[in-house]
Amino acid sequence: MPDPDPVLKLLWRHHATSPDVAPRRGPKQKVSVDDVVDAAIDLADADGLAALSMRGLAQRLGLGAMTLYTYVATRNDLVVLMVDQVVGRRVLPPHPDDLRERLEQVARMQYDDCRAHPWLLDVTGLRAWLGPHVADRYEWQLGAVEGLGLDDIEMDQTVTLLATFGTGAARAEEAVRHAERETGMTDAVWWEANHEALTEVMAGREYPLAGRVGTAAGEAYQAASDPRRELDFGLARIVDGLVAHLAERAR
Amino acid sequence: MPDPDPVLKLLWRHHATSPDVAPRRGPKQKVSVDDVVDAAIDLADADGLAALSMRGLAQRLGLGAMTLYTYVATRNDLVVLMVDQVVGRRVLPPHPDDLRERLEQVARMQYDDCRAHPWLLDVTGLRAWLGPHVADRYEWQLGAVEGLGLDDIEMDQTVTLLATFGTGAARAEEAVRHAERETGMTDAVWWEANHEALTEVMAGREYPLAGRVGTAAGEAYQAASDPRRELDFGLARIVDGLVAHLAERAR
DNA sequence: CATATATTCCGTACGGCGTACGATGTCGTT
DNA sequence: AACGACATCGTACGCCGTACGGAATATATG
Repeated sequence: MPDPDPVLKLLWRHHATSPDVAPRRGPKQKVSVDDVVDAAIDLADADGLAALSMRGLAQRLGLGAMTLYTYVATRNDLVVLMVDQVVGRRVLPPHPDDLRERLEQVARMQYDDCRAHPWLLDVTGLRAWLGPHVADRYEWQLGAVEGLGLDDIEMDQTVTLLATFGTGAARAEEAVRHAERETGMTDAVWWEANHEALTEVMAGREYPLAGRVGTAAGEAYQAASDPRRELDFGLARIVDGLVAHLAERAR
Repeated sequence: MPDPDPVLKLLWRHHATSPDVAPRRGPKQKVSVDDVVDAAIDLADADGLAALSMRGLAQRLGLGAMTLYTYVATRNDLVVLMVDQVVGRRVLPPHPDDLRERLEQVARMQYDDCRAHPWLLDVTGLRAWLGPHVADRYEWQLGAVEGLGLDDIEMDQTVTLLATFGTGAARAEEAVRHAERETGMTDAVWWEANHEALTEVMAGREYPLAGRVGTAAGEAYQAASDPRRELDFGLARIVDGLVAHLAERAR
């Protein structure tokens, strides 16, 4: 059996069974792990996860680059800590009485968090996510679908569906923002600049539906898409489907 | 007004209005742009987008590293070409008569493509995606919801909802695969290795719902999650919601 | 108090990355 | 035959994460 993942100790550092009262040898640490993680979150919020470098973070903290590795074993571990810490910043509101509102709130919170910290969208596939705040969040999410007649597995699937959609909607929105930053122009300007070249290069190809729908969307949104309305539309459909499913389960 | 994006010419290179019959001066290119993009897709399929380097790709093609830049302006452009090329590989089947099947097919195709080429999940926020195959795909998707009584905007939103969900489900699946590769252990093994450390570090914290649901899921799946069933469950709910919405629109 | 030991801090260095630049050779055009 | 456009590609620059080892500093032990 493999050894347990050391990052778990760091994730749960504030809930230590042994509060580490025993003073440690050697020099005191100049800053705390929380300081490091908070500063990293600041940098990632400002410039994205890709722009967060160990050297840059160290400089921000007034430390040598390698000193960071006495706080965190690797950059990956740092990101894991960032996720849990940023998830913990949101206070979890009580679940509304109205069923639809309760379900929507799960998705919208995921959406809001990903909008506030877009780098969350770039974090994938790290297993040892099980920090205290991520666990709190999952517990809260399950609370929104408790007592509705679902079995345990369906509760998990329902929550996952809502959270996945909220994340996906945020990703669509951030894709637009990212493109704007990278090209330095808004959707409207990009289309103006590329319309001519596009029609020339697409000569002969016919896209009746895409052309019609794209034009309608462009006029309605002043952009190629409107992720905000996509969130509302999709969430309405999903909640409709979930409510219908709940009604059937309760029958 | 900014200049048009040069990558468009490359994306639509096979539909050139001027087929470039005029022979170009200088040495012939050793390979073709398609060769470069195909090889890049191979490498990304095998080891992920992060492991796709210009040097590695050049070596694979028997070229010097810098030679690639006579085919493609930047690595980013290469990725854009990869997306369109890989999207074009799938033949677009006719839409089934059954409405539910038609909607499901849109989401499942997105899911399948992302599973077959997980690096698609790492490509975000590139605007100049409008290659011929991406356009074909969008046209095809819209065809699945044409003539159902939706206005143009709702057609777009419906298609986006299905595609977003398919992508999100694939992302959940790939997150598991990614974690397995990174840690070198399956979900079950990871939990066995970390269960003891977790319970120790979580001492005092209570997660009644998460504990109950997690245990149920673990026993049912032999893993922390089962993205495949999540796809089926979520898709069923979404299609339910969409069908209800269509019925209302048609009323 | 003196010494040993654990821990922090951090400078240097290595192998990777994307790609800017310029030299060199090869072809079609004149 | 000479020119100019183009492909090829070696070198180099500034980034990145981080392995390693030495110096400084705190506590633990004699």
